[in-house]
Amino acid sequence: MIMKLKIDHKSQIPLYLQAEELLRRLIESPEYVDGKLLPNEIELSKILSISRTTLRQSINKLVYDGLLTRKKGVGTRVVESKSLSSKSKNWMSFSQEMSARGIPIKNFELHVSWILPEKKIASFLGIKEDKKILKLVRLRGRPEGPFVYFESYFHPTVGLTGEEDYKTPLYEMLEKEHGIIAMVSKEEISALVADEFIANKLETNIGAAILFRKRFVYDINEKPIEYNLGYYKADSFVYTVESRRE
Amino acid sequence: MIMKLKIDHKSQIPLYLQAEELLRRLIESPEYVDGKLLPNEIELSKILSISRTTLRQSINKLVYDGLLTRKKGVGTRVVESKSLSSKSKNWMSFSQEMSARGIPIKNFELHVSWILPEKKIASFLGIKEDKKILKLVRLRGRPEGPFVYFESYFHPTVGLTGEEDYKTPLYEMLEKEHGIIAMVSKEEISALVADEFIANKLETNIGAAILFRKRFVYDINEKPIEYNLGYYKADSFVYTVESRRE
DNA sequence: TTCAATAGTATGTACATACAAATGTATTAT
DNA sequence: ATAATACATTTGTATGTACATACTATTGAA
Repeated sequence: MIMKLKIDHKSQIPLYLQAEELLRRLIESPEYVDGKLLPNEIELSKILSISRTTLRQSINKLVYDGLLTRKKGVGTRVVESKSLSSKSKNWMSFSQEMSARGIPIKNFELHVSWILPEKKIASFLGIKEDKKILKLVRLRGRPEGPFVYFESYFHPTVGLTGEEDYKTPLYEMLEKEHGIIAMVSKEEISALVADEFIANKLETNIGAAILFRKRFVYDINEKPIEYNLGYYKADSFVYTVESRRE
Repeated sequence: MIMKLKIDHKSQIPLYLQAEELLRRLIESPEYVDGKLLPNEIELSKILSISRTTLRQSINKLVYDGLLTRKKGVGTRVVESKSLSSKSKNWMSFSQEMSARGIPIKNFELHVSWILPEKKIASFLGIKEDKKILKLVRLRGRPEGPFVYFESYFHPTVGLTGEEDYKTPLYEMLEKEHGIIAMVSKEEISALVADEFIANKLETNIGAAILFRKRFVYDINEKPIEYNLGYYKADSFVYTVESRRE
């Protein structure tokens, strides 16, 4: 319920951030799924007990993130989108991407192993093929079912033991626990059809459309640290890119 | 040359957008490549003859786009190592993309028609559904066979007659012939499997993996000018993205 | 010399206000 | 009935102001 939205003016957290969080939660709630109009800005600012200017700061962010659209003379409405999407700018880890959208993530599978790398992977990481590396497999998605299958391969210098907590955002953990700062991400996006293995993992049928993403991650010194493969159910995920001409 | 930065207070274009464009150009100039500090906001607002609040609107966007970083008590600086790949590099027409890869292009089909837009398209272009618009269909690829099928829908204000030469690079033609400057491109990339129609066009089999790209193109005033659908044979095309943190 | 307090500088947050522009609706005139 | 007009609503743009907070540089005392 809207009326319950409360902002703590004494909190250390800026009002516009509190408002942003509240709005994120609000538009996730069942009453706002169908592109419904929000209360107008003046009313909403009264409800939240903040100024319209401050409220607009919050809304701007949500518009930029693609959750809301505004129309002059009409109002602000929730974007009707069944699919998730990923912004190319300011890249984030998967869980950060999702939590930025207020989507709860469930891990269906999560296990690590030490393996001998394929030639391709060894080549990218710049190591020998007889050097064992850590492989991380994750099957993740929404509560109602998985929609992405990840395979990650890490460079030995990252220093992973396999004992880390892989439920936390990966790149945050790498930074905190191992001082590794993931800086550059190069991605190749393609399409393929699900084979038996992938169809089984993603709980879909063989021949279903899969958005396939290879991701090459480098640290602050442009040294390779991770080789990542992502198989996304195409009906649950859209990759978005925004660019402008010089 | 900061001092030359001039904003037209009588222009139709909002001050904050003018300022954003000026700053974009400014930070591209040689003097700002190395992470140099901009003038502080109060000075800069005086130079540009706009309020600090308005200036901050422009800077916010540039920060969000990853071109600038701000630090409390220090200042605003240009992001070092202008790696910002998606900013200026990513924006190309299909033929430019291909010629950059050294691939010769053949047009297998190319025809225009005037049609009533679907709801979705009319909504994006901001026109009524009973207004006829120009639809451009192109089937293109390598000499040995097509690998992409395009459908483009143009806003009436673009002024296309259907008599133009669509063999030349599209956005060049729009600029030269109609003074339309395509500025921003938002893309959604997904995967699907070929149905009979697409399989037939692309000379592949039903059920083949297709990389599907929706492209929304806007002019310099953020007005929509084109809605574009691209179906790529997945084994012939990979979409690459490069991004870096902060 | 060293360290802590202080002043200065620049961005961050927040509010009140005013008018412009787009949209939708109700009213009026033909 | 239909078209033109006026009006209300809502977001968009823009300014001025005030104080908070993070960082830097300087000053001064131990």
